[in-house]
Amino acid sequence: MGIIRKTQSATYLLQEFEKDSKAISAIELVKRLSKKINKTTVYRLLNKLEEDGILHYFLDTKGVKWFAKCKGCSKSKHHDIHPHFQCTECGNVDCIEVDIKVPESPNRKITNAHILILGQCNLCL
Amino acid sequence: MGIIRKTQSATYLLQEFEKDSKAISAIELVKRLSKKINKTTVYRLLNKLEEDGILHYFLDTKGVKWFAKCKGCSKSKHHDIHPHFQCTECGNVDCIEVDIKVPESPNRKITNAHILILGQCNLCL
DNA sequence: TTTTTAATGCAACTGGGTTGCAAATATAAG
DNA sequence: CTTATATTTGCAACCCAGTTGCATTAAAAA
Repeated sequence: MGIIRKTQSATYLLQEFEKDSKAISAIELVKRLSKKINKTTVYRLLNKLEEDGILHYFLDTKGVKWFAKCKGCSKSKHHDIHPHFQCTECGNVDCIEVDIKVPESPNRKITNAHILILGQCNLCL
Repeated sequence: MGIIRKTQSATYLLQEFEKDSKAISAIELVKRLSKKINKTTVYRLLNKLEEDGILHYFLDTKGVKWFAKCKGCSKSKHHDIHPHFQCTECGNVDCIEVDIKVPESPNRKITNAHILILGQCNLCL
């Protein structure tokens, strides 16, 4: 489980990400786990897991945080610069396993990119 | 000035975007105009100008709203799907006038994309 | 075990952004 | 120009996702 201790809370939280490999919003996680884990703890765990390279996060169009499991990230560096897709109807979010080409730009050093693609998912079409 | 009335507040607000053509965060605008316009009014004007196709907005890595002038947008449709660049050192944001190719995806209908590119700007390199 | 260290819960807080409503201002009508 | 109508504005109070301080509890080390 990496750097964090294997506490009950951490186990419960990670279980949610085992169920299916979709992204889950912090709000949703707080709700789902409200009987087992305090809201503050959920947020603290999410942040720690992100720092440790277990989860990655991104913001949706409303500035709400979503988390998903990382693939091949380490504590020192996140490699998840893939885009995320959010359905404008149901709100569900998926990771899109595609490398996107970020345009080079003169006089700038580009280090990262956040790409949120919007549209309708297969269920809402 | 489009659909909104040409009130003093709207004039002051739009003046800020005339100065230079960079993006400005809502927070910054509220600060700059605090002696002339109430915070609530600033937010209401920004939202209205966005709806009317005068400004477009996007969120930075912290979920904060930034606004910039539109080019060629109308009330019915925003055409600004260009990426935005934010310097991770000074926080400044620019519009990048490049068309980005969003990957097609089977079983999805893609309608929009939010692309935030991160790195160091020419002043911070 | 006992000691040390990190994680947890609670309550209160932060801050960007919004809402309701009465007062003020802009535009339209006369 | 004056009055009537519609839109904006300011204020205070609110919303809510996320954070912080601190005393308590649970995990790992000794």
